[in-house]
Amino acid sequence: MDTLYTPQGVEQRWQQTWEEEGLYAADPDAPGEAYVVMHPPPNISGSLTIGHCLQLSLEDTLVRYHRMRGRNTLFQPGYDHAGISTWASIGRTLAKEGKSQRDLGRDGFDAYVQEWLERYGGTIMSQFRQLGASLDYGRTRFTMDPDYYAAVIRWFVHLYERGFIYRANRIVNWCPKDRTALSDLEVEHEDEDDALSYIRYPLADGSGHVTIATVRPATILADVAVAVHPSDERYRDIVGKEVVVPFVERHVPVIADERVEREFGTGALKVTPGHDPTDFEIGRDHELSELTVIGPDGLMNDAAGELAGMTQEDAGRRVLDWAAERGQLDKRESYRHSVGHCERCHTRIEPLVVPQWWVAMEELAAPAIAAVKEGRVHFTPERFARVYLDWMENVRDWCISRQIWWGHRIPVWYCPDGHVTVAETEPTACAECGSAELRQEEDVLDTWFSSALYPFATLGWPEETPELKRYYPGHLVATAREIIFLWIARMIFSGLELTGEEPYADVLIHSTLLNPEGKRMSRTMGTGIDPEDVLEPYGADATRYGLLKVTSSQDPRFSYGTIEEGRKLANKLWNASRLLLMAGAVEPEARPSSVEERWILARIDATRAELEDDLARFDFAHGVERLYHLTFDDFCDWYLESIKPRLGEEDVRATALAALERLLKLLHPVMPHVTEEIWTQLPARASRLIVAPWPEAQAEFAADVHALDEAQTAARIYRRSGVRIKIEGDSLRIFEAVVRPAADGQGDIEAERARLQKEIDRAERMLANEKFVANADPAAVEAEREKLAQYLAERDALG
RNA sequence: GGGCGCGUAGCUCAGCGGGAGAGCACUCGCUUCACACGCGAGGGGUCGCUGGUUCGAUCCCAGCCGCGCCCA
Repeated sequence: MDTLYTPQGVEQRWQQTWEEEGLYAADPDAPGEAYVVMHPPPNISGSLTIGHCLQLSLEDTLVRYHRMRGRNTLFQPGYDHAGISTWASIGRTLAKEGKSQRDLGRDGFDAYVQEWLERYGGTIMSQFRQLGASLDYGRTRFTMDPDYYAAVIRWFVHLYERGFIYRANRIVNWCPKDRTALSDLEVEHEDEDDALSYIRYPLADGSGHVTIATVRPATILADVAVAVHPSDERYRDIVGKEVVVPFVERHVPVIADERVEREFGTGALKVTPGHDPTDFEIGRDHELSELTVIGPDGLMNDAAGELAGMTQEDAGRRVLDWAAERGQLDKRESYRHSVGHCERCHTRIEPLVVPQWWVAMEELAAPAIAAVKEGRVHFTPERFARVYLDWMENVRDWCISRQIWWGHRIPVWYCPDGHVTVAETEPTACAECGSAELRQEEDVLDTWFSSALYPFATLGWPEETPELKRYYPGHLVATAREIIFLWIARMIFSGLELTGEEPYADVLIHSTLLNPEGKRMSRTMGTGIDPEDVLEPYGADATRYGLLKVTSSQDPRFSYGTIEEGRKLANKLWNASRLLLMAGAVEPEARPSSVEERWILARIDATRAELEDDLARFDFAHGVERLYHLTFDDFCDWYLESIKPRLGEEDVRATALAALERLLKLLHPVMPHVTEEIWTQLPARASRLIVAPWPEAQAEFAADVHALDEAQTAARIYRRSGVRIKIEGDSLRIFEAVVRPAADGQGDIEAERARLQKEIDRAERMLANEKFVANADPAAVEAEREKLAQYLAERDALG
């Protein structure tokens, strides 16, 4: 064994061995209560991010822990086709060749995607292996696999037949670049500087005018009303009158509606149902027409008359010029407001009225709300349950159709008469009129419509497979905050609707890593940390340790410091093992004959119990900190140092190796490679550590947890001051083994006495405070008395 | 506009009602036969600010300042 542990090579060897020996594989026929973690499927064309590493580290720690505890584990890997994201990526690639997706035609695009995925797809799974994630790689699923595809279509038909899916012409978030509708959640809002123009709309009866404020003058062409708040005194008199829309000179009514914000602009709102979500709602309630002057390309359409084909900016300028010439432009002022952008390509969102497919959410949401409220699904940290509930309780209908060619094509066919046939397999005739002339809906489904089925579609649903019976419902899903609505919420209501069961009991929302400067990591902005730059030099074990160490904060900064700590822990463990193995081979067996041997067994067992508790609460940060101190302080600094003089004894070595075995087991879920590597070198290995049983409780040494207190106190005082306090028996023997005291041992008694006196004074002061003794928790008072007694005893021992 | 989180040692972070902690960095001493990616010791903090509650506040409450995120 080398004096320096080098993860390079070792880790890769174990990753191969574990997988080849089938130790990652879930077997539905094997015994043991199931433990199932569905790893969120990354984009098929994606690559590993440090965020993935964090998520995998905590998932894999739990999976390995439960595997050792005898659970029949399934850690499910898979890919998501990531509709718009992949569509946009391919668009960028094609653009370099001067082409677009539409140029290829639907079949040509399919072929291109296949080729493209073969080139770029799949790299991420090998990166997962590099981190030591014990996913059952043989079960890798893709949301576009034929079985999965069938499940998605079944889900659509199910919802349609139950009346939850409808097609409607409503206002949607439209990306003019990708030429598709988006759900509300795929829109990112950002503040932008704009100009707010105040424009007069003359009253048709010539009795004056009303001024409105708008940031989008081009949409004036589509105005169908002016609205004011019903209790706004300023405009009470004009409600019911007509105004003349500038430029188009159309007469439209002034209406009253409570949705008008009185504080915004002049308090009078131009109503453009065709191009604004709020106006759309108002328009529907007042039965206004939904005039559209902007097309799917974001340019002015034919209805814009002489402005057709112009950009909105140019058209807006023309409208403003028109108003200015006639003295109807009161003023323009700069205005900063929130503007929606396409999450994937960052184009400004265009609210458009176009026919789309929708899922009615209210009824589906109800059981999903109850599941969380009644605790069948539990969020960690708990505050995220409220975030989930707030959204679910105010959920709006879900736009699920996308005008792209990458995804699950909607299983709807139209006949020439416009009848709709919905079927799982391609129908031969129209269900209504029998026409054989059928044309399938062009649109595909929202990616999240399919990933919502992930916890059971990966297991073969709707077939009653052994996997589905054995591994559904699962146990845990770990994900980032921003995925709560997109994926978690949708998995829960989909699971409840289709299987009647919650897909898992625990939702773990993990921290979001910032870069070392405290900024959000973004690959496009180059502010990210490349996992390769961590994994390569430090190894997977250290990386896992370092990332887990920082999971208790909401937004921790990535720091090489914690990774370094992990590397040191691996190296320490390695060298501790060297010491014992070089001392001579003997079969590990706990045969403690001295106090420090019982002490370390007790310490390890106490840590085992605390660690189990940490993992039950998903408190990884404290778990790994505990393991660090157990290894460095308890095992190496105290225990190994104290038994060094007796390493020639076979019993001492057997006990030490038994203690090491237990230590390796506790560390394995966090640092699987180095622990397995050491485990293999211990004498008499029958099986791999990855499947070794988790240590049982070892209560017989519990009383020895504090057995070293006296020796430790004496050593600390000696190291600090050079003063040897009086100790005897085991404490003296341990003391001498650990500190190798100098001959005199006189040291600076006065300094030590002064230090103790300060503590004594403080304790006495507190106990002299009558209010403290009277009001404080009796246990706190008693604790203070005990501390005082301890200090007094130490002072006396100084002699 | 609504909601959430965070401001503790030079850095990264624990602690969250009774003596301010860890790792790294820094200083000093150790080529002690497992490990110098080590061992031992040490310096370093008005615990963002201002009030309040309490015998006692880094911890609870209110307000403010500063960072960040989510939703609309």
